[in-house]
Amino acid sequence: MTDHSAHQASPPTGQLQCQGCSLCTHCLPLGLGPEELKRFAAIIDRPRPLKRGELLVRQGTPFTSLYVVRSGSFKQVVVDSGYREHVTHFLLPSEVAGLDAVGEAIHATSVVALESSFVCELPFTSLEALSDRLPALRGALYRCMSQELHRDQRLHCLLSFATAERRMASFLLDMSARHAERGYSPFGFQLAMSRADIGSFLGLALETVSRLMSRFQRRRLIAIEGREVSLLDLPALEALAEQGDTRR
Amino acid sequence: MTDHSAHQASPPTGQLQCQGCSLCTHCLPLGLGPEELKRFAAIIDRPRPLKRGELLVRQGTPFTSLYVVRSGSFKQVVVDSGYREHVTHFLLPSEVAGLDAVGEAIHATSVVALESSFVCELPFTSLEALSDRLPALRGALYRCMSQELHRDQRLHCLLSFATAERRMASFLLDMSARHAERGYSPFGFQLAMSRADIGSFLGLALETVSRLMSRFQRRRLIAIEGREVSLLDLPALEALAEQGDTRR
DNA sequence: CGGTCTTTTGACTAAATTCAATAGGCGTGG
DNA sequence: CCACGCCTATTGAATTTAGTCAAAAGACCG
Repeated sequence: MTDHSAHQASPPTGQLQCQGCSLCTHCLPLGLGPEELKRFAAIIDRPRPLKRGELLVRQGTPFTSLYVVRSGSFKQVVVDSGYREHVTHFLLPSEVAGLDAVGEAIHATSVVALESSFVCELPFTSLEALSDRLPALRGALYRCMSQELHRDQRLHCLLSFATAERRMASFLLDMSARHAERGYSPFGFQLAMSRADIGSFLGLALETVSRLMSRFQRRRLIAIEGREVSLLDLPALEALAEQGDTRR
Repeated sequence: MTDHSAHQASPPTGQLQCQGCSLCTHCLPLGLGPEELKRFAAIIDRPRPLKRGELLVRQGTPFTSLYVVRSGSFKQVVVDSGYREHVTHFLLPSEVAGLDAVGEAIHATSVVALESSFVCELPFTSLEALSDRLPALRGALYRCMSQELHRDQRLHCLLSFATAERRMASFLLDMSARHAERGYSPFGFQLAMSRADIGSFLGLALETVSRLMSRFQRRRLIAIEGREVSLLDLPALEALAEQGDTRR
């Protein structure tokens, strides 16, 4: 999906260079100076490649580190009290996994690779120690957490109010925007997750997801080939996501 | 709803005493020693009473402070891109408003009093400065933020998966549990918000909320008198919230 | 090449929304 | 104190959306 060189040969342990990383302008250490960035890079350890389906974080295990997605993608899942699995987020490169466990002892979610992926591990104690001396880093951490709260709020609005069509359109636009932010094309990308995952995330049956994709394709809003999506008519999708067929 | 003495006569400015506050064991400064608590209390300023409908925080205004609910209750609302209002949370005493703006310049939500209420204002710069010297306070702040992330995740599961009946049962049980945590009865409380607010929060039409309340009452699960609710059969409600009528 | 998992599509069903009309509460002002 | 009006809540009937069940087609892996 992204920087394929990254997960074919791992960089030497403890020597991940943030400067060389294409994500540097969107990643957690956003806003650090070059010297600060070097100190930040120094705490990254055990760079980890993961294969499709592998767990980066297991719900219920102790919290020790945050993980930044360097390449590939992940889903964040919660197993609820009835032992059903719910997808609560999808993570793209430069996004941070584990924030919901900061300040807690235990991870409340699992994080699963959707494809061959690569993460930078940030041991939280080191991160804390470093951010004592780098206020910008602390600020970045706060920003990440509150951004996640915002995202959850937008999602709440979507799930509690929008029709299936609006949810789907919003989802596609959100993915598009996030790809664009990271320097990829907003018009075409891989959806590494299954229809069932999308359905779980959006609160729809997987059949509904499939039907909507087909409907959008018939209307020439998108083109689909398996998990590869092209957005053909962004304005129309935006119209769907905003006004589209208002309920309530 | 809670400590009525508190919002009839305001305590003297700058002299809110956390020690005297009944919420002390659930509030943000949880885990501070007596000496630390005193230093914490010293940064609380401009204690503010609010009347029903008054805005504590207005979406789009600059972030300066966190607010702890001391008495009364609030709703957190987002106005989305289509200018529709969505209730994203309800705040009870000892809960913190403004966390989604930490690390941001601007509030992304409004917070509105549901009844006569009282808040402790924590100017964020003071809080930050103090938490540099009190690691326990920083930890408490992290904990608050990640707890909010957890809550959002549970909500995501509820909204994306549960039937109207399960949502309603879960909502009532959540309110009950939160009242209980704060030393009030889990079996009876005021719902200070309107049916429309509950509907907006749960992603249901207000008519559906009303119908479900009636249905629950007919089944002797609850008793309603206006906005006063009694939970008559907690186990049955829990069964509804957990298994109740499984979809998907 | 066979088997399994994922996706698509159709027909039917059920749940929740919408529209509409009524009833209940609350505060204001006569 | 009662009457009026406004806002909130309740209840019913019809509609619509999305879910469930089922079957077939396609993709992927060994």
